[in-house]
Amino acid sequence: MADTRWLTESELGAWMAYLRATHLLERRVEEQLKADSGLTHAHYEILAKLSASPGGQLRMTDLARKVVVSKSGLTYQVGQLEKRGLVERADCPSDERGVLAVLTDEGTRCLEKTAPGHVAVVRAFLIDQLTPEELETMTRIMSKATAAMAAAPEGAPGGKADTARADGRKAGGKKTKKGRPASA
Amino acid sequence: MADTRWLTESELGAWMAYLRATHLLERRVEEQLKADSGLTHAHYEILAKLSASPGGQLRMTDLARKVVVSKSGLTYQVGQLEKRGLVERADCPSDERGVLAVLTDEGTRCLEKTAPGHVAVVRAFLIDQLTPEELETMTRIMSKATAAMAAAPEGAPGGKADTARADGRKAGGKKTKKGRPASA
DNA sequence: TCATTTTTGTTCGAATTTGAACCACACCAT
DNA sequence: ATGGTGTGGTTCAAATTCGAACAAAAATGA
Repeated sequence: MADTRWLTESELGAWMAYLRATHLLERRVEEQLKADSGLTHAHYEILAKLSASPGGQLRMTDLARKVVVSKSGLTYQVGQLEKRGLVERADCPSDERGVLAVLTDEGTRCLEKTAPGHVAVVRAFLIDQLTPEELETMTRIMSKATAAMAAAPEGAPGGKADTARADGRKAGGKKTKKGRPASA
Repeated sequence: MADTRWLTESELGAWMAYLRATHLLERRVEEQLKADSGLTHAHYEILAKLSASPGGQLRMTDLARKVVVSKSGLTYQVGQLEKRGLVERADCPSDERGVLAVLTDEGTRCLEKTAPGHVAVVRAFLIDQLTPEELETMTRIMSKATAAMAAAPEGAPGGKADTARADGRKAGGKKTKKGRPASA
């Protein structure tokens, strides 16, 4: 029960700004894609990852990891994309149980047709709003966060016992975890 | 049909890093909240916004805007929170049709009990990873994006696929928009 | 070689989310 | 007031998402 290190004014502000912006941006991206080509952002990300891979193909698990989605979620989405003819499933030659998601020609065309509008939104609301330094800093920030999460065993830490952590906390004696109810 | 301004190497890198980090972070936050107190991130955000509001209450529409969620989505979530006794609905005194979502005492207790773990995750994976400058820059970046979106009439701009129907037809004329199929 | 443990994908059920369709009430200009 | 328009919330159907449970096919190792 280490007593909580609440977020400072500016840290809270950063987190709030982050939350708001990411939600709004996701909404915009989704809106544009849906209206412009009937795709969801999830669809787009899948097509994009496939397109960026050699042979336009990737195994389900790898793809799932790349787009950061659950296995079942990917199974569902690939199924949808398959119905639309944008992706096809193929047996994995090296692994009997494996399944390859393969970008079809139509999938490529769809992506090429959709990309301009998508990029326009990403630019308009994010990229073009930043200075070169800010862009660089954002990359650094997001990379750090990703690295931190990649290092953490995704199933235990966080809330309870503050077992192994790298931050030098004030290991105080008082269990005064109170101090600010409304946090984020 | 201006021919698309694709993302440069670093811009694409920034966007990819952003996407990956936000997805992973959302996953972590969701995981921690669920495991630690059975709440979803959506739940938490609602409770937090209410808690931060005078009287612990907010009208449905205002709350929906604050947490950036659809009206129907909020109706559903508040319904869930009401079942758990964390929130209550009350008639809005000033507007007959209005509905107030009010944080209950139990809701407050739940938030206080949950906040530490949540904050720990936000810190561990994002806040504590950044230098003071980076934190400041992140706030600036997210604020700019939010501002840009607030200014845009959320229904038209961005990119509109130049008249192409989703049907077969590969549209003969070669458009100059080519240059890079795989974008994001 | 054979049993044990992992890894891969899919299936299933439950929980969410969104937009469209709808009432009830508020606002505004006539 | 009074008809027209705009808001605030909810309801509804459809689409997604996730985690747990499974079946098959590797990978391990004794």
